[in-house]
Amino acid sequence: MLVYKTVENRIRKALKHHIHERYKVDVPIVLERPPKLAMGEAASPLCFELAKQMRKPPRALAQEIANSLKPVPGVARIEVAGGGYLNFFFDRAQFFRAACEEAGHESVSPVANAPKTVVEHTSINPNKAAHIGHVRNAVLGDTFARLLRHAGRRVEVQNYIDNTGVQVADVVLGFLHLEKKSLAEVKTLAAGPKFDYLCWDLYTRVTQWLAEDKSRLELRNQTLKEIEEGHGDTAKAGEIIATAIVHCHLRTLDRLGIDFDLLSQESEILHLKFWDAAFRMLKERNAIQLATSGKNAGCWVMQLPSQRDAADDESNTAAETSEAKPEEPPEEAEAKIIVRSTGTVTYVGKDIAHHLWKFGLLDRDFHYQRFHKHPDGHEAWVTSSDRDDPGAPSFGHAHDVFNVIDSRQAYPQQVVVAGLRALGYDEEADHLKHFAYNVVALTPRCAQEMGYEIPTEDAKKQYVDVSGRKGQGVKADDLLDRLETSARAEVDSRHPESPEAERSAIGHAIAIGALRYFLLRFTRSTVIAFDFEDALSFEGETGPYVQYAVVRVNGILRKGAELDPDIGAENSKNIERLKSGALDVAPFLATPAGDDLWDIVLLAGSLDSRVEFAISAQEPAILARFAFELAQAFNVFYHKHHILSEKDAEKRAFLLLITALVREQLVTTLGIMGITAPEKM
RNA sequence: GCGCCCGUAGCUCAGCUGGAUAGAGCGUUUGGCUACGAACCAAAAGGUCGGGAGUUCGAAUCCCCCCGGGCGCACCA
Repeated sequence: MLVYKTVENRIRKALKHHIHERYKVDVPIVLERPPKLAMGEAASPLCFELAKQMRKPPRALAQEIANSLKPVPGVARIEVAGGGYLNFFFDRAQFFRAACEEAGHESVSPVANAPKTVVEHTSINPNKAAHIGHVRNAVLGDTFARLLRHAGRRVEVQNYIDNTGVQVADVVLGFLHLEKKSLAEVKTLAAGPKFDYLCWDLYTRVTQWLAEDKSRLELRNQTLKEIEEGHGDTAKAGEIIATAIVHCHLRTLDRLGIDFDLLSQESEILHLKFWDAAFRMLKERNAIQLATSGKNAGCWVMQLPSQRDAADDESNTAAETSEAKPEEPPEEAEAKIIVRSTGTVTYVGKDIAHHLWKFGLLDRDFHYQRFHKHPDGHEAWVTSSDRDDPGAPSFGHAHDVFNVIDSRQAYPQQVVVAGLRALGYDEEADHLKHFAYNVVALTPRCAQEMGYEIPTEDAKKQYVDVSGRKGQGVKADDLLDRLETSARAEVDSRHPESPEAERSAIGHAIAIGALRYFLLRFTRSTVIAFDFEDALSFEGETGPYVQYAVVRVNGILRKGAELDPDIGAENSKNIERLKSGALDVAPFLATPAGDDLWDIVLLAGSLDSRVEFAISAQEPAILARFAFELAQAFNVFYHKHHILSEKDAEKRAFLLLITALVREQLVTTLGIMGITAPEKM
């Protein structure tokens, strides 16, 4: 779908070429949306900049350009406005025709060996139930992956499972030592319902239990070591627990329509000795050094470029080679420990190895097994240390990597990038992006509602943090249940005659629409202060508002078919008439009477540019906003124009075409956000 | 101490690489269901864009300094 963007690009090209030819200078080709429709569909203030270089008044320059610029296809006329704006007025009928022809054409699927983009998201510690913060991560990552796929990119979605970490060890400790369960009992519990909820509570108790007696930390370290080494009952318990929890998480995420291609597990990174390979590379290329003195003595450390060096990176790349390097030991403040003096590798070290694998730079690979079948039939694979299931696709070998990780982990993410760079992989370092987002907190009111004790000074704050260790937080499944219950109640009252299965499906679609939209409407850097009242809302700027617009379109078309069974055929015939020119919509779009219709047509044709913007800004909220704007425009249109009773046959045909176009764009947009639009609601 | 993020209407948030009169939703007040579904629409009220200085033809946006909040800176992950 390339409508608005197509015209915009043509204008850009024409302006660039023209100014270069005529004035022999280059100015940035800035194009923006004018504040009002009466000022056209695209505008450029570039004459202000050009005026400086040419020493001529901007308005005169604008006039010159407007008069001499060769006609741009899709642009009807150019006007000069204000102190020197160039305003471009689109050919409305042509734009509409293009939009209708393009709408609904699926985005081109990428060729098999196109550069691959890996998106890693979710990555929940497999030791307890998923909460609202995890869902924000998953929804952001899933939506971004869908955005990339929509734009024709080849995408692989990975979910990193830290199944050998402290958090898993704590729960193992809880079952085996605090609860004195046998391995068989753990196995039975893990197979039971709501195992993730059980662990949620146990984890809290273990945290408490460890705090009561510090000597128990020794037991925890022992447990962790056994899990890492992968032998014995402790390791077996860890594997059973982590795997069962991952299945719980996937079931929760399946409710939200979130799929994965690969679950990459830390246990395999350990067992297949990815780190050994990475360690060798790091040492060979002198990316890390063994500290011989100071507080880091005995550790392998990586020197990080200081903030100043990073800022001046480009200007002194030449200078640094000429400098006599005295080979002094890295300054402690800027040294990051990669290997401890005990010889064990830190988390960042493992992450560097993991990312070398992601980019296909490591001389070894995982084995792969089938793990989970998503409801849509898509199969998620898991890494394995010894056995391959047949039919595994090729994983990794990424050209670009996006890691959806909360912004508190910005520093370790930078270290990984620095590691790649230190190894000489500058290109890969440039292609590794931390897709950072802020946390989900609770409003003080919500925290109190959930029964958490909050200090009095926190009660005045906008939001309060929750602690997983204390068992605080809104569990994803609980929230989804509440949303579904609430949506179901509304559906039941509106459609008591509909069969149970249908009402249930609609309630589900609305619940997901509400939640995914709620999490997407905030920009990534915003801390979401969660409150049930806001999240459970179905009115105003919400997912159900957008879904409702689609339902209204469906209602119109359904009603239309009752009155006139041929309406569907008529619509497709009208598209043909539009293409051939037999249906002339120009009079209906003419200014000023047709401005309100043009308004919605223009917006509907802007999906392409919004998608591109959302990708380049790495900001799914841009798409959410677009969905709301288009739905809102449709509601206005709906109230102003009664479609089915329109007497003028040509205009009725036109209104129906707009309606179909808007539905197509709304359904596509919602689809990218992972939201479905039910037939009725 | 150093680094990153945030401060915009009563509340929750948009505002893209500087651009034309700072926008939405919620809440409040008022009006609209005998025309395609009112989970909607229309209208009103509501803002010294945290403060100050600077760059610019032009600043909510960029630079600097303050004030106020959040988060990082482990031989944790």
